[in-house]
Amino acid sequence: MTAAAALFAEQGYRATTMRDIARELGVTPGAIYAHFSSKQDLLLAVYRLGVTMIGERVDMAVKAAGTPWERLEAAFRAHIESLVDASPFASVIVRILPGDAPEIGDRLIALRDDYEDRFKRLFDDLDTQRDQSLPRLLALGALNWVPAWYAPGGESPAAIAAALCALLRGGARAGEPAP
Amino acid sequence: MTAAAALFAEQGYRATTMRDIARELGVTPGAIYAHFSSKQDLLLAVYRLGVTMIGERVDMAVKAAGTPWERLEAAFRAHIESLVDASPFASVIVRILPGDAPEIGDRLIALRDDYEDRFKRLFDDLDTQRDQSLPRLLALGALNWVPAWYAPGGESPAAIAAALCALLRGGARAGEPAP
DNA sequence: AAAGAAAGTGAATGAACGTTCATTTACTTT
DNA sequence: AAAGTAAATGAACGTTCATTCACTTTCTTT
Repeated sequence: MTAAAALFAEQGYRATTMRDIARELGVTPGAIYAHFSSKQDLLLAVYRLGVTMIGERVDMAVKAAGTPWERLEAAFRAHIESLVDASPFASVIVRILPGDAPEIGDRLIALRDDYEDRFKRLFDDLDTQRDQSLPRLLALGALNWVPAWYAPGGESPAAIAAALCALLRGGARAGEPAP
Repeated sequence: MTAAAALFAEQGYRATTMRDIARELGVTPGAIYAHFSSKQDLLLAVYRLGVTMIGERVDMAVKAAGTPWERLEAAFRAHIESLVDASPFASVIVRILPGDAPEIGDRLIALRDDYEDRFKRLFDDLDTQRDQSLPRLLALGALNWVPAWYAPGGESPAAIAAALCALLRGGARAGEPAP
């Protein structure tokens, strides 16, 4: 599953062949079918594990943080770290679109919705009167696009999370003393 | 090219076959090769046209706007509209990743960089001292992720652009009178 | 009307795809 | 040691893929 996750995340679902995965493992393609009934089944298992892993990592980070804004920033940081660190499972969630495997698309959507519900709650806990669904969707988009430009030498996940949180709190004037 | 753009945007590059495109046009697959030397060549042409179209649309919107912040918001709105309206060319830019067609990946990256340079300039024109590269990357990510959750009945492109611009200007307190 | 170019056909190509299966290997349990 | 189970093999399957090509149709130019 690790090999499959890495290839799915790197090349996409359609571009990754069962032979690719088998070669990475040093086995024959047929061997995979002793563990997964189909390529879609393998993707579903990888996707499910990815959602579980990033979910637990975010939950743990949130639990360790104090105020609602700190909790949100911790969630951002954990989300980004999950996407850019060595473990490829979380990346699959962002890289594979439900339409890539139409027959299990509904289940992929449900899994991702389960994960993203966390952020709905985190935004609701902020003490702003305004409806937060648009900021939440924009923030999640900004987060999920990070792998497209992230470079190990550049801004750290913590710095990116802080910057996004600052935007939500105070816009371009972030860093100045809060009122 | 329109048929190819629609299918590339909807299903992705790998999942779209030359037969799909030919069927959509009511011709035989071989007929396409009278106009494009390969599938990659077709993608490149579609991508290039997509960049041109969204670029012109953004340029036009920017030109019609006044202050730097209004120009940025106009660019956001034009970008979103290009991604969600009926024309499928712009969507290709967001949907197809350079890794989908490795042999022309470099050229795809170059084309997208050319387009995104506009936003670099728009951010530079804002009268903030702070470095705007992180906000710019986050904002572009938020924009490019819009097609993942946009629904025709919901928030309009203009509303989404305004919300994102408000975040950059004033965070969660957006809508209150500016200082 | 003739000539030439452009566009499209229909059939074929080799390669690569997901998947299957009888058989063998390696390991665990008795 | 015997029996049973899980994992892996190696070869094949039917299908689909991008691409090619000799040939015909359609259009444009003279």
